[in-house]
Amino acid sequence: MSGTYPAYCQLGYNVTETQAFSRPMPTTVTRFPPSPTGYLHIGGARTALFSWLHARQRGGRFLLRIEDTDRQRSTDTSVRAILDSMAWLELDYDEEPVFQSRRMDRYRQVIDRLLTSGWAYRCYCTKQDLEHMRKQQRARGEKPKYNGRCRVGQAPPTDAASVVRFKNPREGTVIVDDLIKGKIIIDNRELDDLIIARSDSTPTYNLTVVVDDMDMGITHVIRGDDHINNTPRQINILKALGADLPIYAHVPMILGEDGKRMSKRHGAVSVMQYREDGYLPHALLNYLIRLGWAHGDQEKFSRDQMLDMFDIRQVQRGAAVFSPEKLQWLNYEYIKAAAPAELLRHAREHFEHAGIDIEREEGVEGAVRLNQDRSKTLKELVERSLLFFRPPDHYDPKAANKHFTGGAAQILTELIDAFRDIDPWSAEHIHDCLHRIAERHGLGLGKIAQPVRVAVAGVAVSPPIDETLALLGKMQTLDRIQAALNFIAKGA
RNA sequence: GCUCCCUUCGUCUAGUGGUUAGGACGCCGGCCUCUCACGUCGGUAACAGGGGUUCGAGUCCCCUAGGGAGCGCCA
Repeated sequence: MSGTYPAYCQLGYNVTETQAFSRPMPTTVTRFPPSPTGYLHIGGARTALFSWLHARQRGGRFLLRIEDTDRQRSTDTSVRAILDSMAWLELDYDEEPVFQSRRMDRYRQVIDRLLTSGWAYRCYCTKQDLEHMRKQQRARGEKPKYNGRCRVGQAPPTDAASVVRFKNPREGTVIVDDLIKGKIIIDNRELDDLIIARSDSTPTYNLTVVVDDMDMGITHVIRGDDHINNTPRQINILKALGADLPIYAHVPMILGEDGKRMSKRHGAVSVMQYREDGYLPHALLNYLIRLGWAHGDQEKFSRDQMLDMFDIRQVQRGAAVFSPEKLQWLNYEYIKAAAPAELLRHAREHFEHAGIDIEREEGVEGAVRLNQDRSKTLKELVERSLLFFRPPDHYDPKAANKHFTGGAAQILTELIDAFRDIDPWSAEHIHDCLHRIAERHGLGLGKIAQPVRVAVAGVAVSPPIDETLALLGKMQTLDRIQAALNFIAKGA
């Protein structure tokens, strides 16, 4: 056992001892293996969702593996971000996450086994040798590959550094019957002897993946199709190890609007960014499942429906372009349909961010109810609700110009008197009162409602004026109208 | 360059040999209306191209073009 683990292993995630995985079972086992070099992005979230769904819908297990063999680039904040993102999306996994950095001994053991069984060999070629080799091959229009110079064991140069290469079969083909792409046939001659252990004896990606998938008893490997090229190599190693082959499903990538692979420059790509921007986790999940998969004309899926209807074999073979607009539409749909109390649970952090303590403020749920069908994000919901908790600190110049002019002052003055007599203070009574005054002046309701709206909200936008005032309360309403009157008088 | 993957409205997709090629997002327009929204009605727009097979092809086969990924002592 190696004694030094990266800091994040001590973060409290209770990493289990290596090789404590429960073994062969007829059940489905899938996994999600992010490498903690950044945040969980939406592409990763989608493959995680597909894997989760595939396991859960057949009563199987879904495991998480942190691929942190690159100690240079792996960070514990990334691990935390990934785990937090998974939790936010409610993609729960069985067993504690497996950290590859803790399994080095196991990888070395497998490499030794491959070496002694003749499936691997030491290669003494230097990086310069390889670079030269590749340059020449490229010049000849060939695919750069290791030429197998050290494959036939010659006397090793004394204490020269060496790597370990897997002895890939030189003939025959590897057939992958992919659940999404269909049958893929690769000629072994296209493959070369890949490095499985670096000169510092640490294992490389293709080796660790194979060992872990084998040890974890993974039955279905669901991953991005950028891994298709790795698959035949991994299968060959698996075979050399005598392991059962998993079933593969390579899901297409998510592209940005320019058709290029999704990246930071396409705007928000991290799951946490969507959380901060006011998206509901289920809305994101719903968007993601529909990206590359469909069930007839249905657009909205509950969790149970996802579990019930999703079929990995039906996912589209081609890449899909991410559409922020459609995501936002879905988010809006879910915000609109949510029960106010439930919505509040998700909006809490956004209210708090705006300095509003939803425990202490009254009327938060009422504000949510009035604004939920006009907010595309939780952030917008909070912004629109703010007026109920704070008087306007200024009047929008455009709105004031338009609605505080003409007879506005006169009307507002009348309104104060009329409102004083309203009892009980209800939307219905306010509504009637506004109509009476409008009629008295022979004006449309707009001429009355807008000045009031600007007076209480500071802007020309709010939920229906009667309900807005009702929720705001009589005192606040009168105070704010009076303040507006003072403002108008001062300006005149 | 080589290997692999992919190709229906701008975008996400339905389609499984016979359809006016459907839905959704977006966009445009009408209605509704106290603002913003909602809602509602309608509109816009696609089978990459070319050959076959077939009575009949978006659906099957081949080729071309275009796009993507990989070709590391990264994962």
